[in-house]
Amino acid sequence: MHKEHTLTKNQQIIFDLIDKSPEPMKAYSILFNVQKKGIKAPLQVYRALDKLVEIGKIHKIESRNAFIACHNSSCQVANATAFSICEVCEKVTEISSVGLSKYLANFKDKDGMKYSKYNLEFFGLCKKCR
Amino acid sequence: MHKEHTLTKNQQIIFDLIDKSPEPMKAYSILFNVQKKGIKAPLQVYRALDKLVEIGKIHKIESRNAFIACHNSSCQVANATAFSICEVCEKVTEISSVGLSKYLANFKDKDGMKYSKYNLEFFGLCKKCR
DNA sequence: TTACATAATGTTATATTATAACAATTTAAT
DNA sequence: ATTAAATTGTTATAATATAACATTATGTAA
Ligand SMILES: [Zn+2]
Ligand SMILES: [Zn+2]
Ligand SMILES: [Zn+2]
Ligand SMILES: [Zn+2]
Repeated sequence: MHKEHTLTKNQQIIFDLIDKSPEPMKAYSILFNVQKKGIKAPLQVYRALDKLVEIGKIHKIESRNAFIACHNSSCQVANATAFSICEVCEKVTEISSVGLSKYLANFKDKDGMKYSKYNLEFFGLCKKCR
Repeated sequence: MHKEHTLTKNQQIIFDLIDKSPEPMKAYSILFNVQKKGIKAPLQVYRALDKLVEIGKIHKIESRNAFIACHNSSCQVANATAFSICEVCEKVTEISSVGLSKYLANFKDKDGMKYSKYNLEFFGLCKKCR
């Protein structure tokens, strides 16, 4: 139920880098890492990032201005994201909880407004750092 | 249960501005608006913003890099924030739902990890824009 | 009230994150 | 082949945020 997008050259290079990274990557760190592959300018990075976010292959961690690959089976839920963030080591994990996503998808505010999209970031200490 | 912080001069100036604003304010817009009051440098603004966020008088809307005053009775819940954001007119509202905050405060991930803090941003269309 | 610690301020410079504008090229559908 | 849409390349610049250091104000304890 989920169109396959063939990534372009720049998109593929940048996705591969993020996907291999154990931690979220920042745009200029990405840029530095792909310069040897011919991607020379910030805009080339940001354009690829925008597209990858749009199709759900990666997510932006808003509180960190950083990007991680989706590990939720190429996110059918690019519009419903939840992360846990360790405030000590900065480890970020994508949360996939059926309960949570159902609860949030159905959440209505006082005016009965429903939302088409959400992003949730939890903060705390990871196992290691506890 | 909630210490009163006496705001300093810069903090008060900047809080008042944000508090009066009908929409989230960005740091450099704040700077522009308080220059006539003697606050001349970005750092003066960011320092006040940091403190105001810390004590829960304002919140940062991460996806917008903007700040709004807390309307949740000077937020006992600075560590548990939820907002609705209209993707057309950019209106932002702080959500205060007992059900939601209870659900999220008690949420545990697969590893049984509980979190000390969260930020949730919902996106959709506000009443006007629907 | 003096001494000390802590917090806030002022200032300059700089780092980091992100987009504007425009030309050229590639891709995919008629 | 024609055309529209998407992607790329490139330079310049805008927007967001912090480093470093000197100074002043505020609170607390002897
Ligand atoms: Zn995902
Ligand atoms: Zn950790
Ligand atoms: Zn609040
Ligand atoms: Zn609206």
